[in-house]
Amino acid sequence: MSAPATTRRDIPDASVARLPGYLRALTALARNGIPSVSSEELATAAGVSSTMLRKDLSHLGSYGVRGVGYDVERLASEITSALGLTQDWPVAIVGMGNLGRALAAYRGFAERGFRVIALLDGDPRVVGDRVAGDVVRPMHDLPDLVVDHGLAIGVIATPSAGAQEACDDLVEAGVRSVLNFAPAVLSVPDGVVVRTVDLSTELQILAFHGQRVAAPEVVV
Amino acid sequence: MSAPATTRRDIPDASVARLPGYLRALTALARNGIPSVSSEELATAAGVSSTMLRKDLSHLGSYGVRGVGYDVERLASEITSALGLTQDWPVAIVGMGNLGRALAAYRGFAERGFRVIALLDGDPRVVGDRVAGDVVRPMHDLPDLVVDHGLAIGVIATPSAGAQEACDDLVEAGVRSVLNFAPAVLSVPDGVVVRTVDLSTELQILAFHGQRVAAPEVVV
DNA sequence: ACGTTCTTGTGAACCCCTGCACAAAGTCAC
DNA sequence: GTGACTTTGTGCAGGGGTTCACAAGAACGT
Repeated sequence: MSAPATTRRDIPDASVARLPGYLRALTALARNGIPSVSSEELATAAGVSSTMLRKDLSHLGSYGVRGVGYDVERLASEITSALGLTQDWPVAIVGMGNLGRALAAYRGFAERGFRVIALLDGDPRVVGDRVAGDVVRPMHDLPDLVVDHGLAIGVIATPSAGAQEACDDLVEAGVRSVLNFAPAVLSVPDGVVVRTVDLSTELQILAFHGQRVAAPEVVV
Repeated sequence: MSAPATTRRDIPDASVARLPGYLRALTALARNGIPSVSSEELATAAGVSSTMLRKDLSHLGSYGVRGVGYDVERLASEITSALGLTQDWPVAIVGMGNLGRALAAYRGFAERGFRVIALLDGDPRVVGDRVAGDVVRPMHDLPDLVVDHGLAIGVIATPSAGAQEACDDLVEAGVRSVLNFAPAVLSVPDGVVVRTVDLSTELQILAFHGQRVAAPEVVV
């Protein structure tokens, strides 16, 4: 056996994906001044079963009290720590089209521990524009952003054609996490994590489920 | 046993979620005039393993030729049919904030078989505005949209607080599929399918993976 | 015509995840 | 202090999804 390392290494991916939901529910409870919550209540608020919630939380440790429930503040703090949100994460948004500008103006990021420190675009005609109060910067600013501001997460909001190039620029500058909104498969070296969110894909999945219940005769 | 119904009922959810990716890759191949493709090539283009691709396609039927590969046009057509995209799906976007306006201006939907037929908002001060060439309509227009235009999919781009109400309006009007961008858990009756895409959740998952490899010392 | 080569389709093993059932542990009432 | 009650934490079984290994089938060269 090697070093024990940190204690929270082996959380299943499926659990990790649900933790943000629990954190959101806990934050809402805390805002309403509720000090304690049972697994049943919290599970309902997060849209999962209570068994699954308890199993997920058990991966973090034993922070509940049997017969009572969970301390809201404490549990929120533990999940925050497990997700690595004890400090803000600097984020850069690449691509100032419609979606990029909407993301730049979105205020929800700051509330969840993310700080948009730069807006970039590969098109020289867009560089220098003002978007949501910030000046759009050129792609070659990326290395400095990583070194000087600890930039760690890149959001790709470019058209599909420019996504791989934007991704390469991010990776080369040292960014290790990428959130991709372009409908494209990005290839990255080992150690870089990419999550792709594609609006059309989501709609197509809904279409599949929709056709199963919809009446077959739809007039065009 | 009841009626045999359609033949494509039992496709695993995990497979359905990957079909749009295959379709996207096939469309790109067709645009380049490539008539045939092997499972290995297509899998690489879609970012999955060739075994998984073949297993997924086997749920649709046997449309490949051993020793040769798949006919690009034919396979694209079969997937299009399986997903229920042989005709356009009318979509309505609810909530004309930053994100809603960006979605309204996005042209990618039309290319993938979706037609935005209405933009709506619950705020009377926004109703009547022009967004991307369309006039924003009030929520009580929903029932007519369902009856007259076959509206089937609703996209919720409202703030978190108004999401459940917007969802209730959609469901009451007869919409059976909802794509939710608000960071909220929506409760719907049986038969209604909801998919939630939350940007902050995606970033938080990235943060978790990022902290595992990042150097612990990050200067604030 | 036949063997070689290539690629698909699929049975089977494996692994992860979810749900069930229950023991462990704490609180409250008296 | 004791018993009843509540709720967590978890071993175990069941199911679904992914990967492995290989048989089935089609084209091509000789």
